[in-house]
Amino acid sequence: MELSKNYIPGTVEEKWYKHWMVQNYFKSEPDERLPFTIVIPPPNVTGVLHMGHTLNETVQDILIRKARMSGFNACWVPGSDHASIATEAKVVDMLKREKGIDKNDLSREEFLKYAFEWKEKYGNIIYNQIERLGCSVDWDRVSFTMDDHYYKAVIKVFVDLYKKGLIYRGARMINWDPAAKTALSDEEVEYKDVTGRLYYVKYKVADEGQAAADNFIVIATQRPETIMGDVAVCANPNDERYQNLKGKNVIVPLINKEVPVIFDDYVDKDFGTGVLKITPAHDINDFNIGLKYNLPVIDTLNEDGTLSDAAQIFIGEDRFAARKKIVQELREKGLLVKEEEYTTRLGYSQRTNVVAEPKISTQWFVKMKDLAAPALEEVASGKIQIYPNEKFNATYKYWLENVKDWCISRQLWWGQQIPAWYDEEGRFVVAENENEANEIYNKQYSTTNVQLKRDEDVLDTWFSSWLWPIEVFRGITEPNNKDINYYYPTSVLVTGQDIIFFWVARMIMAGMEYMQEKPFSDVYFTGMVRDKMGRKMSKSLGNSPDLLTLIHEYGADAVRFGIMISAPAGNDLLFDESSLEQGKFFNNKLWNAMKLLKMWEEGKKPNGEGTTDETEGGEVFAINWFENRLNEVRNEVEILMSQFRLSEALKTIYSLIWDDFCSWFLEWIKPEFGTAIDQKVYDKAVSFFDHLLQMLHPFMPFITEEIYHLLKERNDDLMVKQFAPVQEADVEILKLGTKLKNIITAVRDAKNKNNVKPKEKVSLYIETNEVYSYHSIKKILVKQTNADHLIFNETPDTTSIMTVVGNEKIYIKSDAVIDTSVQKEKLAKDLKYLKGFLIAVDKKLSNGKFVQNAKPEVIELERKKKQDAETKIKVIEQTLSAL
RNA sequence: GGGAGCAUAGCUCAGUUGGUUUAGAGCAUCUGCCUUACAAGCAGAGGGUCCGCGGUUCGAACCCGUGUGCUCCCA
Repeated sequence: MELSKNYIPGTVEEKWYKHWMVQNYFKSEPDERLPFTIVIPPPNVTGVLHMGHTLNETVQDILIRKARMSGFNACWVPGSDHASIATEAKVVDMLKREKGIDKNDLSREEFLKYAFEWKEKYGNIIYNQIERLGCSVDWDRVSFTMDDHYYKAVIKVFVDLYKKGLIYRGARMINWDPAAKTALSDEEVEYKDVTGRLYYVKYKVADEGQAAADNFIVIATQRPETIMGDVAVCANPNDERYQNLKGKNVIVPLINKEVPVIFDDYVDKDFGTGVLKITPAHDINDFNIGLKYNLPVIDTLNEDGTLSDAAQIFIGEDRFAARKKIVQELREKGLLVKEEEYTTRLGYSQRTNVVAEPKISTQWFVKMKDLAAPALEEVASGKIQIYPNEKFNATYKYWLENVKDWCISRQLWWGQQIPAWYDEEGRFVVAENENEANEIYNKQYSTTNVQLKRDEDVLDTWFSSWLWPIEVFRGITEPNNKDINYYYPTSVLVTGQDIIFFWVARMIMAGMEYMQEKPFSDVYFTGMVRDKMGRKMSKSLGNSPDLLTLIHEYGADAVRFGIMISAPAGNDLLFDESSLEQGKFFNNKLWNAMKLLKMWEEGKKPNGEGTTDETEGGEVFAINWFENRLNEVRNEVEILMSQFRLSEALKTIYSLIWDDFCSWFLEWIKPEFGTAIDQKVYDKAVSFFDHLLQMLHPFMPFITEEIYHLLKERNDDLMVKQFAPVQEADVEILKLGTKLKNIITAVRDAKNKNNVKPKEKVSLYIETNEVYSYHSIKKILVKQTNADHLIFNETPDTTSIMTVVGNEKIYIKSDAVIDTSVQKEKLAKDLKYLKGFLIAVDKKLSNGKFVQNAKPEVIELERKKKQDAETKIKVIEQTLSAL
């Protein structure tokens, strides 16, 4: 077969993904093996996968493939999230832009039809991306948070929590999104520092007896447009300046309403003028003070953020437009004392990015305290391990200990409709369906034939996704079924740290409440993907590349390599396409190593004719060395992967393949030009390559499978080839290998520095006490340094290049003219280093306290260091004087 | 305002209960090579005040204190 010069990923990737699918390798059914389960964090059906998803999915695929090859029954459940508010906003926008349809002109059913069409389209785009990336998900288990059974599960859980008293309905101060016109949870509000203005406004004191004109107080406010909702002004009880106002009223400007002056410790004397206006409808602190002093609530805003009838003035104007007009009017009437710049934090809706409005509203809430306790315990006790641990344990604990009730109702259509039914008087019942609701209602209120109306609102999207690890196995709707009993709890959750509260903590709560068991054993947080300048990837910056474009350009394996090699565990990742290029080069390296072996295969010698005798060829040592090196690295990689240090594991494998296998091993066994390779040596090389491909497979599945099959005829596939147990490595052989490499490098360096061409033949004279140790490696040494003679413990008769490796002196005799100054320079440098080193060691050893206190093995080590250094210094000094 | 994390080569990061050398890797840089798998390559090399200061210890990149800078979370 004709092999291309370089690796071409496109067709190879498609071919193998199809093959794996046909073979049903991704499919998982409960059996006698141990399960290894991952549920995908379901991407929102709002758009396409970005680089953050790519990192997450790659990590999960690496873990799942590794488990599958290690004897586990690996199951990775794919799916997507309906993402209530985010998707509804997109659909509304799309309808307006593309079809000229206003949501208000549609019925609920009509709108949902469009929304499902949207979900179908974007869901499929996402699934296609997951496939192209090579993810080995079980496609028979695709789940969506609005699937019929899933919908039922959410309703069932709502009803159950309501019956347990953990869900209630009530009027509370919530965060309101005036653009989406819905309530939000506290977590859906993001705070940003902004520069605002502080307005100092005169409030006249209502004092009938005096000449009122000069008698006023000044109040500083950021939100003059809410003054119409003022119900009091408040000062600190210890503030001398305002003692005379006790029991008096002031007049709210523009609407001339009298409100009382009250006193409370809450007010900071030093902020602004020391007096606050109290506007309970539009500020949580004011609301609490209002409750304390039994003040009325006047909501001066409509749902869309315009001024309401209650405002009396500027009715129907947007809140920010009204602010400008009110400021203007205050100024004209001389009621504005001054304005100043002021830095404050404002809450923005996570989805629509408009300023969230604190609002008193009747909504549904989940009581969190009781649910939080067991979820806290699971992590605190270590039953759930979070990686990286030190960063997130504290955050998790703090949130759960201070958790507030969760507002779960949303004034939207896209989502699970709240299963509550109301009569005309506002009395309601909660039930799984309308029939049940009627029954309960009739029983509760002893009536019949009352027309009940279902709550129009839907549930927060996280109220469905917190059931994800349970309901993808139908654990809510069909408790104790075969799947949930086998796959739950799942093994590891891989997700972004930004949703630790939204999702991770709540999944643990739901797991403890409905399964009495944690939903996963490990949580692995990936960092955020940023561009190489450290900026977040975002649409507006245009710095987020398209996944399919990248796969097209570099191949899926290279994309996976590139993103993993630069993803240190738990840290943010600076995405740079050059790392994908590195991945592409790595593909090519693998490809060419394979080509080299195929070349040898054609001309190889039949078994027995070769020079595998230890005294003759270096092949025996090469094989022995690489076998042990392989074992050493396999052990390292096992440890790294169990600690989720995937980036380091990949680096380790990369270096084993590129440096140890390609640069050293293959060169050591490479037959002389025109000669054939021995069959046994060839077979060993192929077998090593198999192991390397297997180790690399979870990271780069396509090219490894392809090369595995090109190397020789197979009856199996690499994807499901099981790892053999790891063997211990022989340290002595590894040491000898290192020595060999050091000598080769030193000789090459010496030749390079003395302008001796690499190809030029030389004679090597080695001064050593350990001639025997060269027995197995001398053939390789000669070949790799282009030497034609190797002589021990003799001095060459002519001027030679000299170099020192360890405590062995090496003369390199060549025909080239030798400039000794270069060698002298290098040797002098080495000598300086060693002498400095020796001083440091001597200092330690001559320190009585060190000898007294340090562990014996440490002292022994220092003595050995001293001895080694002294020997080396002696050799270098001799060499220098000979020059 | 409260809390957490980080600071090591030009860049991105390792450095595993303080002692395997006077700190390692990849990328980038420099030098020499179109050598019969691979120039998307090969062979080499250079590059560090381990953020500053103080302390503990026989011994500190590592532990403690403090300052500075950056990032994130919460109010």
